[in-house]
Amino acid sequence: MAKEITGRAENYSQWYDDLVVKADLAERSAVRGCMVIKPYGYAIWEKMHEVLDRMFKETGHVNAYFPLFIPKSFLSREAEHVEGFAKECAVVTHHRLMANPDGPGVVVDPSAKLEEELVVRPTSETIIWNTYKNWITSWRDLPILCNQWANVVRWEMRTRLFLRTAEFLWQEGHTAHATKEEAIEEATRMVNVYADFARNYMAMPVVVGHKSPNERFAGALDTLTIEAMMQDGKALQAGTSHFLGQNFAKAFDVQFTNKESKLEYVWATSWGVSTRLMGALIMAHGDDNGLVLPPKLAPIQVVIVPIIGKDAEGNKAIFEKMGQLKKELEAHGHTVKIDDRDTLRPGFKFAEWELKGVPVRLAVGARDLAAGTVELARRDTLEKMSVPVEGLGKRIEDLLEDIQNNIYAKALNFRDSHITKVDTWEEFKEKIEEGGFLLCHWDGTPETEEKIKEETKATIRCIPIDSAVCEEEGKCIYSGKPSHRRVLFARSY
RNA sequence: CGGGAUGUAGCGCAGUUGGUAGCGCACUACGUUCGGGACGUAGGGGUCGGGCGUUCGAGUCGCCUCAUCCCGACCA
Repeated sequence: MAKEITGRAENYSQWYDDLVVKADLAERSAVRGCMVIKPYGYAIWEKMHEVLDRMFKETGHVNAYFPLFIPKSFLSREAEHVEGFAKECAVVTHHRLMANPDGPGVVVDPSAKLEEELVVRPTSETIIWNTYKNWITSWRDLPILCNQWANVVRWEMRTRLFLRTAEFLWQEGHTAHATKEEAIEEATRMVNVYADFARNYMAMPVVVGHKSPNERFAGALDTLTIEAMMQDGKALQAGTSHFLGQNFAKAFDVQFTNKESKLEYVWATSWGVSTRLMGALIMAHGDDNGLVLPPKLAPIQVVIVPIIGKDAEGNKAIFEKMGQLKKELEAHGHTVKIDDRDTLRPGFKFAEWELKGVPVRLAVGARDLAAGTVELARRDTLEKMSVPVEGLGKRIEDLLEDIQNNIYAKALNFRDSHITKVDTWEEFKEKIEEGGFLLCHWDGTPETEEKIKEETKATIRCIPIDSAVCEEEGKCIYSGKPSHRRVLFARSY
């Protein structure tokens, strides 16, 4: 069959690309660098969206929506910001087309040139802070805790489905605060929300930490990140939260009168996760048979496959039994699908649902009806067993929880066994080739970080904050200068 | 923007010294099957990326062009 995917060990990169397409998650579109997210892939994104949205609201945020287009001049208001994004911006110069006077087709109407060119948002800080200026005059207007779910465009040279596309979906939180402390607290809170989501829903361990100045968001004073390890040992930045200081408030002149009746610039944060999380999910858990979805994010948690035969009465009974099982499982709150496609044989369906990562599969045939059992298979371990129909609801409830925990434990074990403390440059160069994270001392200078990147393609993924084990005296792996903490190095996506 | 490659059926590919377009999968119909990716029979589907040229004749040769992919620099 054409559905088979390349093995991970053979070619990890090809395995990923095959999996995304064959599991029906997404495909390349006719538009350069842009993907079509297919219904099954989008269903997973919707689950992520649903959970994250709830978590944002639980932490006091509300949703709003800001324009897709940003006047070009807005972007240049914050110096570092424009420098960081200028090269990736798609620009709108005209506002309409006309019939081609010299032949077929349409051309840009030259008379419809825009007074000021528009940029398709690569991120929305500028348009939002331009707007916040009108919303904020007093300390009573603060804080503003807005989030938006949106698409953004960054004209990347090279793209990968979900990991780096020209257009992607994300959420971006933009908050405004009266004090520095409050803004820092917010940025920290949100990176922890991301870490919580990654661990408890995606079943994906992450390291929380600060970005080094080189890797910081353009315009931020501090960038907090969650870094995950993929199965090839490379790092993936899965979410970021920025403390923006007063940079954008100053760029857009957003001041408020504080409780002491003094004018002060507003303190800002922004934070986001994107459809890149889909890539993370795939690469954190997938195996050579396909996707492995954590039950909490699986659009279909249980699939039921009929094993039919020649006996029409018997087949009817099989479908009746499946209907009963579906009802019972749904009563336990699970999403269940009966695969009733009649032209496909069971083996094909088994392989296909494995490819799509459905956590639990049941098969029901004549033998089961006679014995009062079903065949139960779990996706994470590929174990198969015959179990009694009696008490199936409870059994599956427990099983889904077990699968959720098991794939987290597996990913955690993989990650931890691929984190190495390294103290010499020779060892660093050797270990970085093997993949994985290296915990090393660094002298804290951008120059050293840059040199290490040039020589090994490794970057500082973060300066961990959730791990006290990093705080110790030592010497920089590269320069030998003193350091009082280890930082996390890796090659990354 | 540098370096490399590829454009032929929905997808993956073959196509010899230039001679009128083919294979596998998928698709449609019917039948037999169904506890780990079924099989038989019969079908449908193409301005060979586009343009210009060479030639009696171009998928094949030449020039131009467009697009895509891979490797670099950039990145959620």
